[in-house]
Amino acid sequence: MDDAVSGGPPVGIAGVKVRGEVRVELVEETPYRFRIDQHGSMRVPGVVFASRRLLPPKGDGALEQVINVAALPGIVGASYAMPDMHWGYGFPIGGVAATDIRGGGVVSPGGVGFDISCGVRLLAAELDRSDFRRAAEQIMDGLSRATPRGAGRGGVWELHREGLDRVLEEGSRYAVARGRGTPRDLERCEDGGALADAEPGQVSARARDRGLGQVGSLGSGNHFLEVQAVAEIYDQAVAKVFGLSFDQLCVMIHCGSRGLGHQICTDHVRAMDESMADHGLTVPDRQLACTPVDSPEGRAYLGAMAAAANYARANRQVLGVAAGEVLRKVTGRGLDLVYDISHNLAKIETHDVAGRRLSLCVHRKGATRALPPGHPELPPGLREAGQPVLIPGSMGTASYVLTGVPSGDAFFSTCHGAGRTQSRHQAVRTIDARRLRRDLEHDGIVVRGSSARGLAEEAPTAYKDVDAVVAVAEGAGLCRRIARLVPLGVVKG
DNA sequence: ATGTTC
Repeated sequence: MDDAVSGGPPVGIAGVKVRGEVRVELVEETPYRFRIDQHGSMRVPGVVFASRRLLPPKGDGALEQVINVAALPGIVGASYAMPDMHWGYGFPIGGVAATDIRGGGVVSPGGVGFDISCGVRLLAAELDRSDFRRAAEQIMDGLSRATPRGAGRGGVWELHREGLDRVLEEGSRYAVARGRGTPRDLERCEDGGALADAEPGQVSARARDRGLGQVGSLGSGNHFLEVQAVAEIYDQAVAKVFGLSFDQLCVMIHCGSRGLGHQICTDHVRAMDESMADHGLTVPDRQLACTPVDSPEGRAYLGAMAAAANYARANRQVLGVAAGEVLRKVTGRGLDLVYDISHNLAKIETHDVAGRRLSLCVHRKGATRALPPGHPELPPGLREAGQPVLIPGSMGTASYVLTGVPSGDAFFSTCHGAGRTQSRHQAVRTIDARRLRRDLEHDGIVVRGSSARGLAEEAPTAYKDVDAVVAVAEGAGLCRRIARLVPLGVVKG
């Protein structure tokens, strides 16, 4: 066996420093898996799924964050990072960390991220690429009008206080109960469209105020609504179960919990920062503020987080319904839900760790759950095929539908997108938004933007190559490719 | 990501 497969000498990644001087030493276990051996305050090793090319660039800080996360109280297995990893608040984006609840394991809002339950919804039409071409401008104008976006602003679903409470408690189920969608939609949502253990009482008045007028809105940043076509199918049988065929027209929606989730994260980071010492906990970075899952602060955060997750699901539910109405009006055909899945969430899950069956708090931040075929949590219609995993590409590039595999490492998790290589600030400095828009339109992509700055921030050159990210995730044994989709039109947040 | 510095 050669060195690259058997382990071999450490691959030093020049320029990445920990605590000033020590370099991060990565051991290349396979071409797609690197290990950071346990040292210092690490309680478990670090495991980075990547290729040499996809490893974070010099000075990014993400590998340092993998090491910091490995010091979390109660962490088990390893501190994992996905191929689209990059620097984030406390935890790397693309990070997965599981803690043993009975063993004093913690929950950390930084391990979920500010955009709680940010995720992706994919819908498919009985239409193809040529149907879109015949009415592209009309379809995109309609979708643009039907899709509130940008900072602040309103949403498609105007709610009063009581309605917001129901959204926090029931997620997409409440939207469907109010005629926004069908019961079938709920089978095609992760967790049936709602997390069961939401506690709206743990959501602050300020978070509610921010969220009240934003149900059914994209927001900004990397969020989008795209019209896409299925350009490649890797597994016909599974694609058919998911409801996808070659050349089919789809709509993909990428958004989260808006100001409500952001405020919840802010509130609970602050509360945990203040109470961490009372629990006798220390962490290497203040941004890793945490308390035991089994503590008043831990339970309060998880209850509020679940409420934000339900808000995000209802958000995508009503946006999807609004998009379907536009398609039906213009083409006579509506949209059927393929799946809705989050990539910023902590979940209580049972896993075997070193021969013991443990109840874990699994943090996925910029990482997606990917359940394999046969998993009992999958609804009957998807049980044989596996969980649909939705990967949004950067603007103008491909997106993917994947599924979980039985070998799934990292607690059945995989990547979540392309992953940034440039900060928003850097991108704005180097990208000419007007030229970018021309380039996209030259590629046949109809663009309905929100702001020139927003467009520049999301230039594909500021991101990793999503095709490489997905190939590495598959090569690392985390998931399997089912379909590749290409953009035809984009409504940008 | 975010009423992009309560």
